[in-house]
Amino acid sequence: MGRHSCCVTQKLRKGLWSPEEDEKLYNYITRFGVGCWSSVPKLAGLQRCGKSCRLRWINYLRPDLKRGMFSQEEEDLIIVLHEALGNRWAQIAVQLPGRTDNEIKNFWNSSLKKKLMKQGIDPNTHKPVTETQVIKNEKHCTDIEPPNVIQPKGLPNLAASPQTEQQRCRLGSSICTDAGENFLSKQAYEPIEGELSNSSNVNSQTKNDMIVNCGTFSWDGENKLESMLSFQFSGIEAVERKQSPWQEADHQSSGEFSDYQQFTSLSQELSAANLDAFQQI
DNA sequence: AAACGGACCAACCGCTCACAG
DNA sequence: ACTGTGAGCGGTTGGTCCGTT
Repeated sequence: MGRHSCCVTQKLRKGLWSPEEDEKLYNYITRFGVGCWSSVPKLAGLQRCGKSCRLRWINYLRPDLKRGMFSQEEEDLIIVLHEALGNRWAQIAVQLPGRTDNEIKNFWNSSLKKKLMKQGIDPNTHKPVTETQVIKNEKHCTDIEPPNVIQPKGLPNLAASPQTEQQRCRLGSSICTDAGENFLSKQAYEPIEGELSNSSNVNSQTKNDMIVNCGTFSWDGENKLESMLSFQFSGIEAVERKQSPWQEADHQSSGEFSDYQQFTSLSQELSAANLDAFQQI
């Protein structure tokens, strides 16, 4: 399918989101929920395609996002999960509350990958580079070797699963094994009444909860950015990232801001829960 | 101070899957 | 069974920032 039909038929804005657009989208979703993404831009008064709105919400506006640098624990967890799951960023993100697949993917490509290579570890196989080369050569000879799935300690053996690759991929957080390991079956993350990504099915109660929890979007208020951006991961203070240019400039814009702190604390709780999973490894 | 290059990140593109009709 | 549409995902790109020369 590729490009959404809505993107073809209408003249829609592309590129970076303005504070006004963010505000519109945020206010709309916190008030009414998502429902159907394709109808969101129209109802929210945006000149964007639904896909773009969805992405903006998931990657940036969602109130339960953690933001800030990745902690050492998160970094380790990503490495372990990548070893087990490969480039299934969405699956990895499920295990890291408050982090988006895009964020993790970027972090992996820009930082972790290089870090591993520096340590002489092949980021694709998670094996020492020399060993990887040997395996590659062997593979080249036989060509019937099963996929090189590394089994991390404490994780279910995905390779041994009778499911197809696709099924495993799709199952994601529901993966279970006979061993009873619940690492991957653990739903570590349920932001705002059962995850807003499912909010196409958001019922009225959920919507009400969202309204109550989220309040009204606004870029005003002295502490808004601190509230939004500050977070802790298991007691470790994270150093804050830089703000977007418009975020910095937007301290003066109007509106109300409230309740981001609630989401921050929610993320913290979820982070703690998720750390249990990490400790099992 | 200007130019350059690498790093980072937000957003887009194109694909697959699920599901309704 | 087939088709159209929407959602979700991973790969890629382009813009911006920042350090170095």
